[in-house]
Amino acid sequence: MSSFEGQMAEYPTISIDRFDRENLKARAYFLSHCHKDHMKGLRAPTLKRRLECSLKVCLYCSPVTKELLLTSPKYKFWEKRIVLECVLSRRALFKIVVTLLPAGHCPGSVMFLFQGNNGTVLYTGDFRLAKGEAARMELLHSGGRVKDIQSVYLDTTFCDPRFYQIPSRGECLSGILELVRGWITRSPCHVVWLNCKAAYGYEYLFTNLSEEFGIQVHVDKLDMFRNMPDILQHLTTDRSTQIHACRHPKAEEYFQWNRLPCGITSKNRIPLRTISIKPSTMWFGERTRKTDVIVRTGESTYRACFSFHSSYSEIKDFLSYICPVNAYPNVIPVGMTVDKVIEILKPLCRSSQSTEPKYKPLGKLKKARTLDRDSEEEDDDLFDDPLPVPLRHKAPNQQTVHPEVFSTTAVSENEPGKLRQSTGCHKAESMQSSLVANFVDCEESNSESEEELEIPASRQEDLSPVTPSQQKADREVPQWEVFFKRTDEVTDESLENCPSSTEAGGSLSPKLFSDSDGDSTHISSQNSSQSTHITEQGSQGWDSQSDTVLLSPQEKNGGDVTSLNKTGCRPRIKETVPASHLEQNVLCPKDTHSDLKSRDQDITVVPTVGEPTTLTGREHIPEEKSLLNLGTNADSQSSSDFEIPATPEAELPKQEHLQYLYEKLATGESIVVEKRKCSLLDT
DNA sequence: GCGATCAGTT
DNA sequence: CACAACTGATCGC
Repeated sequence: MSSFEGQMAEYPTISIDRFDRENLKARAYFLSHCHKDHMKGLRAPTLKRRLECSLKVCLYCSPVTKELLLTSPKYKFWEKRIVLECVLSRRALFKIVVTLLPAGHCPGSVMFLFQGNNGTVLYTGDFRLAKGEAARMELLHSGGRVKDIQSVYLDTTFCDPRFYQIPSRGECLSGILELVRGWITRSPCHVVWLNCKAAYGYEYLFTNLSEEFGIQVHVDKLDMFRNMPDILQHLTTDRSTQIHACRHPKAEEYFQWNRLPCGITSKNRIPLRTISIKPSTMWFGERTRKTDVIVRTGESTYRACFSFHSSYSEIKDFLSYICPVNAYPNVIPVGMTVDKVIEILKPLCRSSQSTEPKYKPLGKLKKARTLDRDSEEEDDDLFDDPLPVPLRHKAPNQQTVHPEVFSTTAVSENEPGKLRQSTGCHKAESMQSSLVANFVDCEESNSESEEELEIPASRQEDLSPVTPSQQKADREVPQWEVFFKRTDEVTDESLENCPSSTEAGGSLSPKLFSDSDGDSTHISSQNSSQSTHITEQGSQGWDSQSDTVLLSPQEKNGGDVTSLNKTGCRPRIKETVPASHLEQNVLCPKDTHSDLKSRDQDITVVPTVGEPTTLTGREHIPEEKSLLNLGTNADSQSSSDFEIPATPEAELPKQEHLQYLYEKLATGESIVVEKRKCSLLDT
């Protein structure tokens, strides 16, 4: 469970995944994915009120997250305040470019990469990325190497040697596919119940099962996927299917009596034969034994390995590749302490590999790192990698994008795009489709607050200069294809770059024998293709099957990859994403905010109008150009210069005063802050 | 009555 | 195991 408080030391005026307490003062909000524990305070009356008073405050998230969030009436009030791409900026001098990177955690999940005056910072949200995947993310690179990242706020859920390895998604998926295949092919009355928690994240499992067997999965609700056809087509509310993922408070009890959560017990008057599969995280310690990806836990109950989070070794691979100066854990695993986690992370950070003593323990993330402002005043410098980062080149195959291309936004792999991808299949993950946005510089803001007041609500739909189709896409069906371009086939090279796949059969891979719990049974299969199959008889007979169903992670993954590819989902993408696939989304800020106070931390959020889809054509825009490529959306994006203070005593700055402030800002001069006027903005 | 918190359950 | 959610009890506004 994330214990991240919502703010990052470098950019304290924005809040991520937390919307209560101190975060109520944030200038901009970010939501990495739609799990409740990352939405604390998001629907609280206090925040709602703040939103009503501060028209510039917006929420930034991926298109899928927006879609999922707005499905609930409780969050409808956010509708007009959600921005899908972004550049937070405060005029040309202070801007924060935010890049969304696929997180592989659940549909719509993303990591946020902030690049601005206080350094480049990565907030991972919850993530699951296989080894080598960071190296394949174009947007994490610049000039052929990984960006110089100051700090990483990391999902350390399994950052404990105890969770050394967790079978890959592909391994887990193929284990489940075989288990299901062995059951449902027996007769139309043999059904499986996927005992999933009511969270987003299992979609890729559903879509793959549906794809593989041509059977839709029964779920209680599918309204949230109404605009995600690639997921929707694999789900149904018709109970007469052999694969169920429906739920009920007394589901387990029902199951005991051969009754599914949705209530059905028979088909054509023939009693159903059911087995339950409970996705659970199973891991392999560094030197301990492994378990199988499928473990039988009872007569007709199984546990299947499934993890939304990276394992210890995946976290280490990711962090060591990024090699930030600082790494802060977002989660303290049970039984661990902050210090212990930091001890693990520290050696993977730059400070331990260079002489720069930059590591800061987790704690008050108060001080922004000091920057040499002069060096960052130039826009051009802002996005460069001024500090030589250990030369770690990204995986060769990925080089599709020109280094100079400035892409800002990528979509998460999970974004339901094409079915499989959307669900978080590997494919999508590894690939990166990125959105290249145009960078609009925020020159002057229009200071007409009246006018601006209307912007938040109408901006995206009415004022946007975006093409109609774009707007339409935005409002209606997300154009997932745009976000997910799949890469091509897996290549040998890619394998090289993909330790995880190659190592699957190596030392890290679990042994196939199962020594798991005494009563559990497992079938070890050498490769997915032949893996297990369930014995014919005893469907209900626990004994009869006990020696049949063990699926273990495949040592060889040839089969694994193959089967996944077949379903369209999980190929390792080694490949690169053609530059053409990058989209740029940038936003343009037209507005300026007047936070006079701490300029380093001041941030103005400017929502962008542009629809990602429209931007696809501009793939190779050099950064420089993209920065200048403003005009188009500027008008529609203008936002107010001020927010309406939430605090009663706050007053609106006068026009003349603003003018003065703008001039100061433009020249980089320091400004004497009059706190009274920006109390809300102070941090 | 609603929301936040916490303990317990799955 | 841990996750993400849900339920119920309690407390406060």
